[in-house]
Amino acid sequence: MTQATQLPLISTARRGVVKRWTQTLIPTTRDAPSDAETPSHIFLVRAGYIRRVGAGIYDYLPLALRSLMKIADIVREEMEAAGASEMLMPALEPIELFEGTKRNIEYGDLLFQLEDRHGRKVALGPTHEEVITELMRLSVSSYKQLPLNLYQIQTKFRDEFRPRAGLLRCREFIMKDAYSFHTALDGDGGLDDAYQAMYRAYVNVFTRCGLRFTVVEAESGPIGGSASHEFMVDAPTGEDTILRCPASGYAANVEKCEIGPRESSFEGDPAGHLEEAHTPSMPGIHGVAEHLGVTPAQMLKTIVFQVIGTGGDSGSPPRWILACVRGDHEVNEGKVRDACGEKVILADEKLANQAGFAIGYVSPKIIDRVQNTTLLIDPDAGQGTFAWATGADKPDFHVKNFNWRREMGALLEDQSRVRVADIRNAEAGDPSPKDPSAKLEEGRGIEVGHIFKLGDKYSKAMGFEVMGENQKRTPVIMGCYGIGVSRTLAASVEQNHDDNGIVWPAPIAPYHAHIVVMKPDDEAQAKAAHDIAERLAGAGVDVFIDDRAERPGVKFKDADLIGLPIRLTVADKALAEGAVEFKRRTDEGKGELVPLDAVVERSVEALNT
RNA sequence: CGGGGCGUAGCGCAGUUUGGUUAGCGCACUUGACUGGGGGUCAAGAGGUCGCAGGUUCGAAUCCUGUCGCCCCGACCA
Repeated sequence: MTQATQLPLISTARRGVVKRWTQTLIPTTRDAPSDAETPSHIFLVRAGYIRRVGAGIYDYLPLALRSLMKIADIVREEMEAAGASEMLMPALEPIELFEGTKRNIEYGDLLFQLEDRHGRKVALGPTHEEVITELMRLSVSSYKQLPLNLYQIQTKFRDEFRPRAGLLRCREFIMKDAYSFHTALDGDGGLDDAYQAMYRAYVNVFTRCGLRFTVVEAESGPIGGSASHEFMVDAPTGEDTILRCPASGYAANVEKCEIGPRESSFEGDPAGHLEEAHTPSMPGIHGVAEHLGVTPAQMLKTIVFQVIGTGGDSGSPPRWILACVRGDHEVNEGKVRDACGEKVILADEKLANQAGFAIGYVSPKIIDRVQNTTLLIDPDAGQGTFAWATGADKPDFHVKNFNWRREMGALLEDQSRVRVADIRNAEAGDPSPKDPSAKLEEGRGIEVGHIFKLGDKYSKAMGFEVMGENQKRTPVIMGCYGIGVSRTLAASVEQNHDDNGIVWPAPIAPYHAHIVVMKPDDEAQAKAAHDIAERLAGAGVDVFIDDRAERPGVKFKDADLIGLPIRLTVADKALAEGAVEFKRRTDEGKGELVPLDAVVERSVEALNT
């Protein structure tokens, strides 16, 4: 991991702004709306940053916009420093563009679609691979014009099934998306260069935002492509599970995380006779385990997958992949796919039943009876000394004392039909793939950035080639890089808050200093507040003055809620001593008295540490 | 898409089961007085087509039908 660019957290070269509460709209509330559950949702609404307009649709009020702008500015600086150029594409995209790459189908209902007055179908852009590839195809024709990296910061639309958690998952959100174009994977100007540059830029962005984050290896998802990393803001309320190796620094998304070497042997004496047990209407592991008096970890769970493109209308007979894991583990579809080298989907229950699988009651043994079936066994399930409970391959029955060697015999040696492979989700305590002596640790995160190597998926689908040095047309290789700007705002709150409200990292706080004027009508106090504000602004500090005629308690509560890094209280007693109260948002109590002429220095110092 | 739930003042809610005066409470809002360092006190006010449309009834927030919107859990998900 590279170091962030060494910049002060705030620039002393620029003049800060001064804003008064009475000049702007900050509707703070005592109660959060009843649907708000996560801290960022509750506090952003209560502190007057956002208001809900519809499901997954929000107003960004003045405070929120200032933070968004600060995040966007940091993103811009790092993108430009990494050699990317900003542009802006339309939010409306003709549906034909998506049809060309079949992404209207891949995205499905996630794609916002509408029809114009002429009956033409249009989509509200969820990303812009198609638009930019089309632009590039029409305007770039030589390898000499590459590499290029173009980005935009723009509102995106996704018709989420279930928008939730305020800004964390909404249907309209602000995103930075960048696309790079190359004629080679590696070497000078190759995709790898740009990918590394983006990786570094992203590390810089989130470091400069003042966030604690983890970079994880990730599945590339429906957007396609090969390598991919996710940037996760560490927060216990995050939706994503990530695993870390404390020894090597390796980290990965749960979908992707490999598991270190594990011992597996089918040899071992049976513990008893294979015993059938009646387990009516109990396809689930937990119910069965309870009924049989065993724990899920003592059971074998066998999931039936079908190889895509076999069976059904394809003309060829269906081929099946069985994935056998310990009952308390979760099968990982991506790993199953990699282990068998075929694209698979969870088998259709009806078809699988017809083929002879008693879905819900399947045992590994069934491969002897159903044609075209391959069995993948996770090492933790492939233990011969263990008396397993598993399905009986007929509805409503399970068996106890399943012994691999006794039940399966020589079948286990048939490499074409049985294989041991890592096919389950990693979890805390599993051996690290990078250092088998270390155990993986689990954490939660919020995905705020994602970089992909797209390869030629879009350029190929859309016929984007350029003339190469060798006088031949060569396909263009692409990368794509996203940052959820509005989500970063929410993730920051998710990570940085206490019981009283938001605790902004200085670089993305809407303002740096919050001046509470105890009696705004008092001339001396008003003047002192104004003077301090002007001097702070001169030093590059963004200042917010609470000049409302409110009671002190209300003002302090609101200040905590809004969460600016520094609070300066202008009141009679301190002022009589030529001082104001200085308090960091993270400090307890009233704060310390700081002489008026030392306030600027003290504030700048606090903001930069 | 499966399961559960909610639409009553800006926000949070009661009232709906068992139809019956003028639809109520807290916060917020307005005015005045007091108060003045962690969401004050008192007084007086303003604010509602009870989501929408139909129906039943002498009478509907309440019952019926339809419809729209929203939320939670799950599934799904750059």
